Amino acid sequence: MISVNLSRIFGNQIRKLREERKISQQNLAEMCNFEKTNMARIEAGRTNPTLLTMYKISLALKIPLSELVDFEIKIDDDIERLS
Amino acid sequence: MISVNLSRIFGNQIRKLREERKISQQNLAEMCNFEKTNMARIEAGRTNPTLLTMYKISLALKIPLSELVDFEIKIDDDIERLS
DNA sequence: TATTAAATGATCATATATGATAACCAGATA
DNA sequence: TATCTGGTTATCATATATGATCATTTAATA
Repeated sequence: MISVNLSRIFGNQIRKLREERKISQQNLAEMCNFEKTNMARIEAGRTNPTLLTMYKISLALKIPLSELVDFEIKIDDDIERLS
Repeated sequence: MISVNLSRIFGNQIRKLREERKISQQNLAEMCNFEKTNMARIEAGRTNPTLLTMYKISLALKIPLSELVDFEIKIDDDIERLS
């Protein structure tokens, strides 16, 4: 079993940062050199992205990777769902 | 082509934090609920870990995920190697 | 010497991330 | 109506992360 909510929280973080910059999924995907469908999957939390994918997004958003993953994870959200 | 050095930098970060805590690869792997061989691969930078894997390690090391990925990435190290 | 622990590496199977393509939906606008 | 943009989902192929097991190496120690 995978942690659906962790991916979802991460996806929400990407979406928030992307919308703040007023760019489309498609634009962000292009900046990252991957498919817009992949970006949709990531934002929807339907995939468990790799370090490289996260790093590409941080470059596109012009923030450090540490900021990209700087979000709160509540116990109820996630802990018990780890495989 | 994958970013070998990004994974290696991440692996070095894990190793540094693990050794500071004076725990073995095996111990850390057990705390993360995965195989010690997987931990060896991660520390050696021979794999491109997923968000969930990184999150499990951050829980085991008792630090936020954002701290786990708080390392410097130099241009020469990595940028031009992105696929 | 033997023995133990820690780290590493090889290999195979399985699960899944991503690439790639296609289709669809909603909203805006001509 | 048609057309465009942005977002979403489905599907398939390929690459690879991880699980699992086994073996090897190195260092420490008896």
